[in-house]
Amino acid sequence: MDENTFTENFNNQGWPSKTFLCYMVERLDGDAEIPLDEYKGFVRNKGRDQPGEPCHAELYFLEQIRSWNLDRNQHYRLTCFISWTPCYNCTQKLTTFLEENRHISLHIFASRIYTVDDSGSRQSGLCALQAAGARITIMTSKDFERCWVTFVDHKEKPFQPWEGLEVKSQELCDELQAILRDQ
DNA sequence: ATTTTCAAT
Ligand SMILES: [Zn+2]
Repeated sequence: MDENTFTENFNNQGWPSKTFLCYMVERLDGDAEIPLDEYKGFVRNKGRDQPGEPCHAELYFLEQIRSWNLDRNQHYRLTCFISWTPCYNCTQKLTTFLEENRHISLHIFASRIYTVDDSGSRQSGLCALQAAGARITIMTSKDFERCWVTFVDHKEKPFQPWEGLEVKSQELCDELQAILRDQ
């Protein structure tokens, strides 16, 4: 991913009308975490401005995971950094996937909270996803840096936090905690 | 073009 794509989409004070999702996979073996770099990558949604049916980033992500056919006798952790939290429909798809694939754990780090769905269904969607075993958290400075280092063509430049990153992250974190605690 | 959330208006 190039530097501008990262900055435009992951800045937690922005309002981009598109979504990027970066993913990485580790195999868990006892206490060991073995990175599987061949499964590292990122996807973005297909918007209304592009030909064909629109499709959210999460659904492309699920398509990728399914194509890997990860060994059911092993245990894997999927980590993803996503610029907007999943909508209700996507949380349902992810929840079903986790229920059907107990050998896979999912940890979602989100830059911003997507609040287009009506609040009732959004809450139940994220809560159900959490209940299915997913960890859902708001990206902190450390998470933005990890995403930068792992996915951005940073040309050896260190991650530069933007003004207000921490404050915004804390606000969103409180908001997400309230959503996940409610039900 | 504006407002601004995987657009909608
Ligand atoms: Zn969605």
